[in-house]
Amino acid sequence: MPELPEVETTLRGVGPHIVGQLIRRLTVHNGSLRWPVTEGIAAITQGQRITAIRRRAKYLLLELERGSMMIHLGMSGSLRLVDPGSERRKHDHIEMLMGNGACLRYHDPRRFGAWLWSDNGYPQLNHLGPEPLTDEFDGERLFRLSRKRKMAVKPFIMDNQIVVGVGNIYASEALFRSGIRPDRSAGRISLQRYQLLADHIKQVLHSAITQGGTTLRDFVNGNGEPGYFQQTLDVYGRGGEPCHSCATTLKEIRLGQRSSVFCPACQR
DNA sequence: CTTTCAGCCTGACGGC
DNA sequence: TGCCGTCAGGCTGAAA
Repeated sequence: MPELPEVETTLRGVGPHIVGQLIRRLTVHNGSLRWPVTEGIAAITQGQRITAIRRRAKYLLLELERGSMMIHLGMSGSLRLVDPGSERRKHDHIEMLMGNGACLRYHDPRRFGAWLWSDNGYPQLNHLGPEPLTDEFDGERLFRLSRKRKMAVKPFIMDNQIVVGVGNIYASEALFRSGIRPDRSAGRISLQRYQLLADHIKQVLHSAITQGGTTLRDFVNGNGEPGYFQQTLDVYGRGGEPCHSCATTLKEIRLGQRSSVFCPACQR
């Protein structure tokens, strides 16, 4: 499941191979993604140059001479540079052949992702909170926006209006490192603890991106997974197993329709 | 306003 | 062995 570090790793992996290149041909094999991908996108983008690639939250933005394409990997999406002659795999829904011969393929079994073109901005980006790795995001912001809110802290930090890019994995891990129970009411957490939490969110995302950097070569003619999968997870996916810190059995609950694992001894 | 929840979709997995 | 039910989850949009 692509979290922010995988999106960032994807950007760094494919960016150098497509920025500055002409789009020779874009082909939609299956446009049934979150929003329908129409054939029109091929005609609009063909012959245009990609001038830049950037990321906002978990969205990738390919800037074109006219407009831009916005890509989201959803739950199961990935972008890979492949040999143009190579056979398409099942669930390779979109491919883009570049002027330099590079071929970018979008693969997404669950089709929760998106691939849009617009020259007029994207409503999805309108009400997003700050990027987690900038100074705009800190414990003070978490404290201020959480006052009088009864929602549990885990769904609170996963709310994209509060801060973007904190998915289930890293929300769980950051709360463990901070010693905060995921079901604690967001409005009843002190400024001091929020400062600790914000620091751990930054730390866990930053280290995952760094580890992702070790496998960037896999984005070219490779099948490797981004490096953050190598990261040791303390709680995510470990319900019923012993805590890495105190060996207490980790507890699994559901918060906002998402599984949440925590240590009942270390997290309060 | 805040909060909750169904729905989108396929693959993996467990039970029989 | 294969069938069936359940689960996983980011995000949207509607309901409470």
